[in-house]
Amino acid sequence: MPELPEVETYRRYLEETSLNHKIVDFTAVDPKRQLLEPLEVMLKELKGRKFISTSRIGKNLLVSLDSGKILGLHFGMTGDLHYYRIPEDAPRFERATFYFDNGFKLAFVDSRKFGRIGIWENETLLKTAKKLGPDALEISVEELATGLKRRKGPIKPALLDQQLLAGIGNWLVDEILFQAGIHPEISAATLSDPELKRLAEAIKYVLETSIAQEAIYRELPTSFLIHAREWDTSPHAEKDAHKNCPECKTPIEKTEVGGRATYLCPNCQKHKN
DNA sequence: TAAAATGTTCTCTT
DNA sequence: AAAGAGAACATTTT
Repeated sequence: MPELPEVETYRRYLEETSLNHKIVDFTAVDPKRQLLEPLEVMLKELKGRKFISTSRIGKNLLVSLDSGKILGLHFGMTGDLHYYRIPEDAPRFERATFYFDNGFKLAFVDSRKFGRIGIWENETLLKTAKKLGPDALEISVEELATGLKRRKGPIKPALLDQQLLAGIGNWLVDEILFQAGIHPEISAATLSDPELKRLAEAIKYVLETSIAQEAIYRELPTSFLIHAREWDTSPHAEKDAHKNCPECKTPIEKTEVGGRATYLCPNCQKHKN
């Protein structure tokens, strides 16, 4: 789930629930794997502190502590947050827990354990250490164009490179390329100016629309390609309802680009080269 | 049951 | 130095 819109939604959730409570304890079920510092260090930095504000760079949620340091949360492929008090409300796959002095807990939920939690001196150090490019919602067309011109390979893996721009993942990259009418395997360096402009607009449009829906992709407009993804297999979903292009009704193609599952409309996203 | 999965990072090669 | 390919990581779901 966690591409930029999910992480932005988690950021807002954390902001609504977890600011300004004193942290009384912190636990992790697999600290060696998921904590970037030893558990004792994490405890020393967290205990007695409060979260006072939040920000986000790409898929990273940054939480400022009243000590001035930054708690960095990355959600891997399956991360989520859940704020609760009574044990009956505990989520499945709770991997780390922040305990507050009001009796509530903030759970870091992550079935696959690819998520990571760390402490940083400041935002800049986190950004540098993680080699993050500009956030996908803030990058300018010029920066995007410059970054893409240095690339040799196809556009899709370039857009997934968090060092070039941060926040796009494997689901939304397909949506962005579809909305821009660009084939995922077109060489990144050879995009024309109009294509670059359409791409930059599609990045903003897809991310902002997804954030507005709180990253619930089922509720995105029917003009989106994403409904062709496997997740749309709820019991009430019409069988094969979304397997055709919302624009031209051509069957959606599933292939592999850069080692990742890729959905595209072969008619709307022509592969010239 | 085997396969596939929203992400990153490390190693090896070019 | 930098970019790309491929594997590895751990676990759940279909």
